[in-house]
Amino acid sequence: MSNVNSEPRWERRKEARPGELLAAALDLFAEKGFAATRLEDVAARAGVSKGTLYLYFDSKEDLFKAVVRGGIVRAIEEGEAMIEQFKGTASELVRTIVLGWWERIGSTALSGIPKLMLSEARNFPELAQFYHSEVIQRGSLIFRRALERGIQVGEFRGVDIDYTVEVMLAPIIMLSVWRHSLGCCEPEPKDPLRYLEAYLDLALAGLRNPAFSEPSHG
Amino acid sequence: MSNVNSEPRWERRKEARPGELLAAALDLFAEKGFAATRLEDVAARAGVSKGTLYLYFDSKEDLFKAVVRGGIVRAIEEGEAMIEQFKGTASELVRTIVLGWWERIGSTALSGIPKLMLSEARNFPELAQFYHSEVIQRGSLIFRRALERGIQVGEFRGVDIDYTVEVMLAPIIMLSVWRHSLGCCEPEPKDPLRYLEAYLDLALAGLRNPAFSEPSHG
Amino acid sequence: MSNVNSEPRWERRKEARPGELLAAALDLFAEKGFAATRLEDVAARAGVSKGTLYLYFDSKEDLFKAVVRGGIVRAIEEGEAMIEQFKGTASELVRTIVLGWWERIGSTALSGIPKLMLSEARNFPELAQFYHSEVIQRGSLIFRRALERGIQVGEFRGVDIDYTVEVMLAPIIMLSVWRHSLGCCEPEPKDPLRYLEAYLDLALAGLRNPAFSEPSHG
Amino acid sequence: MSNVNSEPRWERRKEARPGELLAAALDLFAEKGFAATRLEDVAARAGVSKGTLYLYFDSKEDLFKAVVRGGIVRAIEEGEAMIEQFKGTASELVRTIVLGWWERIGSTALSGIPKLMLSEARNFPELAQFYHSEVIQRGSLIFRRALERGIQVGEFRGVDIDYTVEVMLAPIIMLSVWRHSLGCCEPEPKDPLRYLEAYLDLALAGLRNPAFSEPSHG
DNA sequence: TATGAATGAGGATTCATTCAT
DNA sequence: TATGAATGAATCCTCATTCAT
Repeated sequence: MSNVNSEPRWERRKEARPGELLAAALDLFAEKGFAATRLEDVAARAGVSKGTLYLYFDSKEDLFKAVVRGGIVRAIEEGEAMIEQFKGTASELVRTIVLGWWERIGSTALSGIPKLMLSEARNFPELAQFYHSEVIQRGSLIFRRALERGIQVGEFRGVDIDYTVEVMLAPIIMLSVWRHSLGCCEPEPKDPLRYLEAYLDLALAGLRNPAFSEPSHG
Repeated sequence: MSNVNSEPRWERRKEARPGELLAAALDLFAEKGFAATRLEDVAARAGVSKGTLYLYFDSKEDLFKAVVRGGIVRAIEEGEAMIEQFKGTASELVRTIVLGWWERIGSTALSGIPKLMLSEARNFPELAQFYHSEVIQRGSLIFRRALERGIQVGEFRGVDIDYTVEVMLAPIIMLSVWRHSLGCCEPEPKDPLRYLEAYLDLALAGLRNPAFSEPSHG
Repeated sequence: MSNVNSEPRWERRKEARPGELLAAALDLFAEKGFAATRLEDVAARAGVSKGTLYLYFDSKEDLFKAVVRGGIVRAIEEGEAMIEQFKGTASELVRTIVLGWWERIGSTALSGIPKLMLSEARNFPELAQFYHSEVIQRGSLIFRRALERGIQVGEFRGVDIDYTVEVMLAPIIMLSVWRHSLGCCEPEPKDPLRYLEAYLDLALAGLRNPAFSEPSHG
Repeated sequence: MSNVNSEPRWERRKEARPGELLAAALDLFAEKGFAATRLEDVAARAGVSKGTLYLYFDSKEDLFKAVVRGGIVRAIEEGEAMIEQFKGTASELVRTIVLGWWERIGSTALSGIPKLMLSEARNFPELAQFYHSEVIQRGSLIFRRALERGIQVGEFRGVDIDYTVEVMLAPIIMLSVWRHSLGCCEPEPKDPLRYLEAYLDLALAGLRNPAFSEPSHG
């Protein structure tokens, strides 16, 4: 009643709002899926009211698309840049890609996006198209380059590159998805880094060319 | 009840109803997710009316659970039985498991269930619990047995079994999920068998113990 | 509590519903306009729930269009038929048209439609187009025929037919509109038939050809 | 604050604001109706922001009432004054009233108000009351005086004055309303002056007393 | 059993109004 | 004064569920 210095009923944060809303939306979309997410909950999680959401996004679908589009592409671009200038063996490159992915995406909130896309691809075909060409294919290409390099220098066996790339992407995508899905109901959650080590161990052993004698480093 | 000359066609239909409804529901749930699927569409696809659905299932959620529970467990049991009596190398066992899975699940409508569970796990925690213990863990166990056998006889390297099992499951699960997700918007869909070959090639090469001399067959 | 023979919670009246809904909607749209009318109120007035409305009409706009389209056109057609076979003087024809209009439309709920269209024309341009061509123009034509006939036989003066028709329509349309508009807040409402008599008296006197000697009736 | 040489342009604008807002509001209310008009659009059309509107008007309803009240009453008063001092025949008076109305109201933006009131009367009963007594009745009175004068001097027939006044107002009101309503979807819009001429021709012919010999002008 | 008309709670969206700047 | 970001009540519309037939 007598709160002379009461905090204002709301603040003006035009710049920060979209990001806050996107983060809240990503969390909830990843958890519940598109249809089961209530915009009121998104707004509440971002600390604003329902109506505010519509100052920044035209519709629920628009928000959803912004969530998927935002962030992921830039992460891919950074990955592409990194690989471009990498010096070292192909095996090291694969390891660098995988662990870099974990650091930039897998361990962050962005890891919700793959789950989201897998779940909703068929409800948003054109968004799926976008995601496929801008994320999946570019991600595959990063792997493919590493494999090609390894095969070329004799470090890796000759494998069916097109499909081996897909196979190798799977455990990584699954790690993301899992964290936002069944992983939540495991009694003892898996250790992501140990999972990635097991993955690298298996995959690199599977790729290694037995006839290849490793050059001395350095 | 006591109709000796009952019309078999009608009887059979009556018996078949739940199955038809489950099949229709699986298709739609897998495509759209739980929340975005309309029971009216499920009923229509099964060729019955909305009300009929409620003669067999108490609610949408009940139907959903029945979809997930039905079929998958039996498939797992068959897998368990098969492996129990398998004679042959561990590598052959792995290959048999994977291709058997493809034949029984991966290539059938049942493959929609993994996508469904990944998407909806957090909306149905207790169902996820069930799925995790009855499907995932039992599926893992099948793989784990094969790995253990291979390591024991020296055919496979010593690897981090707990996590290698998870890693090896990932490409298989992804293959299912993919077909019901982003795979739909690929210009040229992947060939599943070639994918599985690439997977087996990579994984078995990765597991092989270099010091192991293969015994002569037969 | 103990209503064994309680009336059922709802009735099944597939045939009657659309008409009841249209009548309720016409009343409310005519009173409040399109935007200010709540579909819940329409449903309540028709004795059904909100959702039922959507079993018969796709949207509020669809309902609105059905209201305008329904009934009015048939009334026009009846008017056209009547005039076709009319025997008598042009003055009598005009009187017949006007009083017939009053009986069939002006004094019924259909009289709400002109008010509705005048109010909402610019919000529903294509509906206005329809109304203009199917109602206004056909209504004008009925009047025009009567005028032409009167002029031809020398009963009426030569007047600017195109515009005189419009002028003569105005008091009739206004009578409809008035009843659903400002007429509601008059202390002593006007007597419609006396209004129509004053109108016919003025208009027919204004049309009469002074040089015309009326033929003896009968 | 203490700018002695204050910019007069700003000062004038401040004074003009309410008028600009009223003009913008009239346009939009007349086009869309009260409920379908967005205050944001009104503000935008007046070149100010939404909040500014509330510096001048308490609410949407307040703005609406100001729109209706403003302007119309003054126009009526001018009409009353004009007629008071009119010299000439009753027919000339009628013609003067009608053409004067066209000039002052019918051809201006004020013509939107009748449409507005007809459309919204039942949503704003007290405003309708006001409009009825301050505009309609005073407008009727002007006509009534002219009719009475004409009848008194024998220029017009004896007619049912109460209702003939209403009938004669109708085409004039309709002309206003039409321009803001169905007139917008006519392929070739009507010529208002020709309409008024046809109206005067018909009405004055209808009023003329056949037994009256017109006095020589001048 | 089977139907599908009817229900009504729930959620997306709009917009008059407020208020921090 | 003027702004426009923020609010939240109001309303359209959907769809799981019920129930008269």
